[in-house]
Amino acid sequence: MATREYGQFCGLARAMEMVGERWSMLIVRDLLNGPRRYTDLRRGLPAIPTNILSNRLKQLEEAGLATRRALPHPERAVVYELTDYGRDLEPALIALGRWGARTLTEPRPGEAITAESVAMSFRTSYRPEAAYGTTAIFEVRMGDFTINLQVTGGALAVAIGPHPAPDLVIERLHGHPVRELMSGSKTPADVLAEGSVHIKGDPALLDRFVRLFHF
Amino acid sequence: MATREYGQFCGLARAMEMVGERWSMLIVRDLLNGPRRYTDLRRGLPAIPTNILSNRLKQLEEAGLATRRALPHPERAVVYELTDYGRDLEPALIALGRWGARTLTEPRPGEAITAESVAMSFRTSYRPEAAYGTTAIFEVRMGDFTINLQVTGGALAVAIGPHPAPDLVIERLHGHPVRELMSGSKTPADVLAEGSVHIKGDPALLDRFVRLFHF
DNA sequence: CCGAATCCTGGTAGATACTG
DNA sequence: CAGTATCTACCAGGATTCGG
Repeated sequence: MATREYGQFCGLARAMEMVGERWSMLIVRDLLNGPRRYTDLRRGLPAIPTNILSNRLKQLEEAGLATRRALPHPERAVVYELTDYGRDLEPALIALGRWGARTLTEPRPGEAITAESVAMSFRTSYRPEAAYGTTAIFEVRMGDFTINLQVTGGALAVAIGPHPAPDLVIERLHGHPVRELMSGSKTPADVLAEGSVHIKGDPALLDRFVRLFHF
Repeated sequence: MATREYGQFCGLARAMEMVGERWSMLIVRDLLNGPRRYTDLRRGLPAIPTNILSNRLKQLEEAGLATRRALPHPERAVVYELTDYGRDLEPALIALGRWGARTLTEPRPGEAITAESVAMSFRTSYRPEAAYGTTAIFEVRMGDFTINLQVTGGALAVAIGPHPAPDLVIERLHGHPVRELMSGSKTPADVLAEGSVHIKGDPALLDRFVRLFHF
């Protein structure tokens, strides 16, 4: 199972030997949101063949990026979780995602929008320099899933699911208001006027949201 | 030639579709050092099959990351050069390279150390926060090749080849003093005492070099 | 000699069925 | 639920050949 090598003494080559194979980085991306079961990963990566998923998880474990852990008794389940080493890939994934997002306007036909892909887009579009001194918790409800964003003193924590005490809830009603806000093609006033979002909390926080998450 | 898709509306997925195939990122890494001919790329990537190189260059061109240009008359040659878009990948490659460099202590048997891989290691180990207000030009002679490093007001420019007016020349005589300096396993005093390097210029600049380039 | 194209082989990915 | 098995199709590796 020795992954194919590049024959170069180079950090980039080493990185590509470990996570350069097809699907590996997307698996890491999904695990960035916390421990996941095999089936969770399948759901988040609808196009991955199951043998490849299984194979990649094995490789990630061997390379020390992830651990496999059986949950205690009642939950007959196995969870995969990033190690600290695996989590350290985050900046690289963000940099790659930011570069790739440049050609990301409309989904291509058949393309899935998963909770994990949206979580990733928050990570890549986050601008720490706009967050100075800000503390705010956003809960973004996208219909099929909800994501919460905790901005605390320049740092961002993204998690999938609702938050018990958000400062602002942004709920998508129709269309793609969140994407439009983040790309700048519509303003907060636009989306509120057209009724594509419903917010709960101080409306001024929606302006802050746009400044914080912007491509 | 549509590269295989991931079926996800995600910047990271898009990035991997464009440069995720085997060898692509290493080709971009090499092109980061300026225009290169097909044969130059082959030399820098000794293990790449020629059809793959040719194929990848075509893909990079189609994706808008690189251009192919025939040199004017006497130089019967074709050069490949990154576009601005391709060059924008640099931060992502650096982040990946920095992550991969963690497991990079000794070259594995048969692994090549190329000018481009060393240039990359300078990019990844560069610490802008240690460069504040610094202006210095280093020329590092490694035997088979020479690399020059221009630090100007926090920014780093790496190029392959000598520099007409370096502030400090670091010449490797034997062993791996540069790697040892950058990893911290030896100090400037150590390598000067053992005679594994010869320097030309203010010795204090060697301390500065170590602070600037450090893993 | 440079810059590939071609051909063949073997390995990896994709799709789907199946199992402890 | 968490994978394994199997088959096919495609892509990479390696050597050789070809045209400018």
